[in-house]
Amino acid sequence: MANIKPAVAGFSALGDPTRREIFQRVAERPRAVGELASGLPVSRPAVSQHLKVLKEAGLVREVADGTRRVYHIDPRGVGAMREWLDKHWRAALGAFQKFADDETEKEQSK
Amino acid sequence: MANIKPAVAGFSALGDPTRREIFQRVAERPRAVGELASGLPVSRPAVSQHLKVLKEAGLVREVADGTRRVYHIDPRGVGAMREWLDKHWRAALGAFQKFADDETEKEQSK
DNA sequence: CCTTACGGTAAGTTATAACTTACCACTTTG
DNA sequence: CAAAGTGGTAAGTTATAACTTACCGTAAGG
Repeated sequence: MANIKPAVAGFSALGDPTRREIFQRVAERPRAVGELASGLPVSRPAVSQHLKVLKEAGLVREVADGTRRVYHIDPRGVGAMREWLDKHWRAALGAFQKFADDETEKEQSK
Repeated sequence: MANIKPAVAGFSALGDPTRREIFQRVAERPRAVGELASGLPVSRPAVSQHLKVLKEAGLVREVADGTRRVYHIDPRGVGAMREWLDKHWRAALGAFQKFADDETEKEQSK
C-alpha cells in the first residue's frame, strides 16, 4: 500500500466535482471526515469513499488523531500533476512553433 | 460560444483516460480527427465527441484545413489548470506549516 | 465496562457519460 | 457536377461510478 500511482491518477481523481470540492477544503486546512461531510451535500460514507480515491491518487494523506482521521494535502501528488501538465504544455508550445514555421514556408512557396 | 470556462472544467475533461490519451497525442503535434481515431481503440465519432469536450474546456483549438479539422493544444486552458493546482498547492503548504507548528507546540506542552 | 464519537466497508440503486451505428453537411478534385 | 474524403451530430445502449442505508470496528471518557 501507499504505493505511488502514476501522476495521471490525480486527473481521474479530480475529474469528479465533489472530490474537487473536498480537495479544495482540505487544501484550506487539514480536516476530519465528519467536518468535511457536515459542509457538503453528500453523506459521510460518500466522503470517506472520495477520500480513499484521493488518497490512492497520492493527493491527500491521512493522519490519525484518536478516533478521528485528519486529512492533509499531499504536495507530492499535486507536484506530479503539475509536472505532467508542464511536460505536455512545453511539448505543445514546441509543436506549435514548428507548425507556425511550416505554415510560413507554405505561405512563401505560393 | 468560444466562452472561457472556469479553469476547473479542464479537470473534468482530463478525468477521462481516452481524453487524456487524445490530449497527449495532440500535444505531441497537431492532428486531424481521422488521424487520432485511427490510432485509438474507439470510433471516429467518439473522438469527435471527446474533442468537443476538450475544446469547451479550453484545452484544444480547432483549425480548419480543407475538409479536415486539425486540433492543437490551447496553452491558455493548460495554464489555467496549472494556476489552479498551484493555488491550492501553496495553500496546502501554508496550512501544513501551520499544522507542523501546532504539533510542535503540543509536543512541547506535554 | 458501557457508552459515545468517529469513520471505514458492504451491498444495492440509479444517474450519467462513454461508446456505438446511422445519417447528413461540407469541401476538394477529377 | 459527381464522387470521394472528412468529420460533426442524433439517437440509443450499456457500463460504471457516485450515491444511499445498514452494519461493524476502534479509541476515548465517564
